[in-house]
Amino acid sequence: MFTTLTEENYLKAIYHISQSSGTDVSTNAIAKQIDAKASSVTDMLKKLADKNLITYIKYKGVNLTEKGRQAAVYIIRKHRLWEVFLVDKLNFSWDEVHDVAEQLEHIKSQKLISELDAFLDFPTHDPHGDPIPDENGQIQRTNKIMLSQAQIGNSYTCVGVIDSSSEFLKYLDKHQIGIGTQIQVEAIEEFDHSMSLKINTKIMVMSKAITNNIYVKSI
Amino acid sequence: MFTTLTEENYLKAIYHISQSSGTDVSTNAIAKQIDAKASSVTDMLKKLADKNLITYIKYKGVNLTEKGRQAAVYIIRKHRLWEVFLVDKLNFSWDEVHDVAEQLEHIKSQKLISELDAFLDFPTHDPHGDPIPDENGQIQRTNKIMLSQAQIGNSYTCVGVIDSSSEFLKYLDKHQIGIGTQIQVEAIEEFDHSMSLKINTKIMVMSKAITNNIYVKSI
DNA sequence: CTCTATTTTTAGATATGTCTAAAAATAATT
DNA sequence: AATTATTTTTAGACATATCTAAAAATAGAG
Ligand SMILES: [Mn+2]
Ligand SMILES: [Mn+2]
Ligand SMILES: [Mn+2]
Ligand SMILES: [Mn+2]
Repeated sequence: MFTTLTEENYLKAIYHISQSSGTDVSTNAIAKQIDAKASSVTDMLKKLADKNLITYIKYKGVNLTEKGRQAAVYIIRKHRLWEVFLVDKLNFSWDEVHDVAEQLEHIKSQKLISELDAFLDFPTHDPHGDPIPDENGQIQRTNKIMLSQAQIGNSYTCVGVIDSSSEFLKYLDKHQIGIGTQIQVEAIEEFDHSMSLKINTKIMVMSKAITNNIYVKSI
Repeated sequence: MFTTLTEENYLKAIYHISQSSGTDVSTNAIAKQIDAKASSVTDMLKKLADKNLITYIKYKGVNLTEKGRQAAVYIIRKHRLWEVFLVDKLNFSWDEVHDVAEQLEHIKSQKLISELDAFLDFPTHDPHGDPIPDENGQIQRTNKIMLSQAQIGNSYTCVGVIDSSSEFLKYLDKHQIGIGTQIQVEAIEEFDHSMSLKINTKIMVMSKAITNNIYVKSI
């Protein structure tokens, strides 16, 4: 069935919130994500429930149906493929792609996406290290951890970011940190959990606000 | 100033109609092109006039302002660049691109279009032979004629089509006619203006309905 | 030049998606 | 358990873009 751009943005928001929270998704949480008022969200939830994209019980929060999950994941697939296109082919940097991908993800054409996927050589991850769902909506989960959870003495590779705002990504660029960068934990300050890290042969200190937003994998 | 997707489609329609008619653009002509009722068009014309994108005098038809023309031409530039992308990079055939380009033309990002232009190696024409406006809104005009205007005995190259519907383009594909195909006029039937043409060493007959929709250039 | 046909505009209605303000339900405190 | 605070929903309004039906203006015929 046909979904509008607005409905798609709600589905995606619900998907992302339920991924990070695990529980039922609240009206207020959606309102915050979408940047709309709770009353507007309630209206939309009724519409999505009518279309069998979510299960909605008044005052109890919502969950995606299988149909809704498929729809949400397909939008995310499109978003991330376009981000790869922008970075790999059109010289965008990873902090410039989000807003454009936010528009491109709503373009409707099966062939466009399958051809784009092939043209990009079937990428598995977007420029921020997020996995790209396959054409069946399956998502490759890797055993990454937050840098803040890393152990002293161990070595890691940066495999992703949580905050993909332009500000944060520019901070990483400034310190020459990107997907694939090697990070070794030299010390952890007990008081504020800031970390001394060896990155590109230099030692630098990162606050927990930073290390909470970087995904790494043990080498 | 900000233009909505709907406003952009109206601007493009007005541009195309005024190109082919030369005169003021009527409400009914727009209604037909947009596939909407005349009353809806009138509503939109007021809105476009308020935004100084058209000059509108009740009952007298409309014309694009310079600002409106720039906006229309930029949409057309985007449309045609995306068509080139779809054919050159994503294996679309020339009869499959229009509907997708119709959506992609509304994506808002200066950088996206300038980078796409460079990525495609600054194409001058789209897959249907239509010129791509440059970043300043200038359009390269070539001295092409309709095949129906061609002279007996002369040789031509196909440089474009007027009707770019899937049906017509598939007809051309079937007879192996495309941009660049050589066409020699063997005879013209007085009665119905059908033409005998030598194409790819074979002789074929085309009705005026066909020859009116093919642009050619003298060799 | 007058009457008719066509085109265009207005008036009023509908659908989507949003908002504010008020009411209802749920959660948290004392 | 009762009261207060927060969350969620409803009610009513507004903006965009569309429609049908009716009125007004223009164009065309005789
Ligand atoms: Mn993104
Ligand atoms: Mn991303
Ligand atoms: Mn369009
Ligand atoms: Mn075209």
